[in-house]
Amino acid sequence: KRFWYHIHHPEWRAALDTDALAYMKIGQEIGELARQTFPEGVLLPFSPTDKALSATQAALAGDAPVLFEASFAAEGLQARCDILERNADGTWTLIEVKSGVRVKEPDHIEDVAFQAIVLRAAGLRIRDYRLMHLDKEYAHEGGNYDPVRIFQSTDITGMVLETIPRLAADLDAVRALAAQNDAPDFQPNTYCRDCDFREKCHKDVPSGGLWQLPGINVNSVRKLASQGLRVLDDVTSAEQLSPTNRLAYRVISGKQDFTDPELIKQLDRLPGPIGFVDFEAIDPALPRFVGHHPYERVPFQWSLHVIPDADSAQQPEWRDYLHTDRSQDPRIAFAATLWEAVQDCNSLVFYSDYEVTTLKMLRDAGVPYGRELHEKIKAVGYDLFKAIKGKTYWNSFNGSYSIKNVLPAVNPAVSYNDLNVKNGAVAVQVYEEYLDPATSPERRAAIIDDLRTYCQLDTYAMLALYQGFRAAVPGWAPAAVRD
DNA sequence: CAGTCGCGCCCGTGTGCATA
DNA sequence: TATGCACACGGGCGCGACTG
Repeated sequence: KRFWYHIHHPEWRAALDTDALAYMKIGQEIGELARQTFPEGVLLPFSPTDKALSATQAALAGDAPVLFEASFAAEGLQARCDILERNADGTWTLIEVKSGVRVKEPDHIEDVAFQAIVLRAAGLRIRDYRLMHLDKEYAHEGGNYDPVRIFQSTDITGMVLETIPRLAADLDAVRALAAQNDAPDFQPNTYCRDCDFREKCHKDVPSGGLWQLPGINVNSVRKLASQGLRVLDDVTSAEQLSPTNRLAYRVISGKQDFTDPELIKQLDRLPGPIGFVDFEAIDPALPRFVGHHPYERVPFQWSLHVIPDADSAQQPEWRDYLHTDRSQDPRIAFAATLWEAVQDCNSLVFYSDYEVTTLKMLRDAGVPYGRELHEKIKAVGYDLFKAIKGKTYWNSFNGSYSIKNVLPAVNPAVSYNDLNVKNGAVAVQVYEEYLDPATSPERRAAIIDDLRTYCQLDTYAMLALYQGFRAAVPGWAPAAVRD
């Protein structure tokens, strides 16, 4: 259905968010770097389409050894290739560039197989298929990246040839789908959550669909639909659902929130002083610091709110660190300052295990205090997300356990709305901007303020969650009515 | 007595969700 | 884009019971 909308109503597509734009930018950057591997390559225009196609035909007829962004059209299909390399015998090698660190099946293979179908139909003979992706072993030496060594090239000819017949068979169905006048009648499912046509597509869909249950999967929704269960009202007994979906179902259908009494007991018993901790980090595809590898995580900021004990009426104490020296590896000072700051904490509260994973990475990279920090968080850490997921559910969570949904439900007074940086993904982009040599000192100062404000609110929000859950009625309680 | 069927358990794989 | 975790699902396999 999404595909049909793409063809017939592209104008309904939601605008790309900053997140998506950032990934596209990375993709382009990687693409340009990959082209540098072939200094003799010729970059072809890719719009408008007729110009792109004619330029490609002219280049094929010429003698350029390597073509970038060659465009093809055949049998109603269009494809563009990152890199085409001419072989001595008149055949071609098709090279697809991906910005990840490994071949991802089946996505990458199908992507190339589709191009292969179009190119073959257009009369090209392709000898082999390769996928270029980043090499995790590459260590940045400062200065410009070495385009030859930063990439790994994998021969995927076998997998592509295997995939072509299956994909070609599917294409008939796809053509028929594209040609039909009305949108196909697919039932809403979990994957609708991040579809860029959701707003238009779902405007007439009645609420109450099973796919709204947090954690339910595509297959379960289909299976239940085949038994005639389409919406929550069709369910007559919670036993019809898998154990993980039962709590949310009972809460929604009974309009009663459930707070796990065990959760409150655990929160009451956390030994003080209790620290609420949050990190910000970048995972840059292209390493920013000497010795770093593609996608190696670089934590650059932490925030910590500390209360002396569970029942303390005192104001929480706030400490933080933000790395501002662009010439130094942020991880060193990050770890050293954090280790100092958490010394007196007997509990460390965080939301999802991102913090633990990040410290594990510091440990494995041999960063001083990385091992100590990882051991400490393993010993005294408390994952608030893990503690509530599937065990506590309120109607006001609206189908998600993300802190963006849970926080306003538990404590509506704490809000990210007035911030310049409202979420982690933006924090990452803003820090990349900070690192950029072209950024002005004034902008840098503003970025520092925004990042500190954001990260501070993140840990304050966790403290608010902690207090909010402790104050909640354990067990079943009437859902709060909010408008 | 031997072959087969069915049930339950284990484990690998896939999916969903969270974080940045 | 990466990472990790937890759970659902399905295939493989073992064992007990039933049947010809």
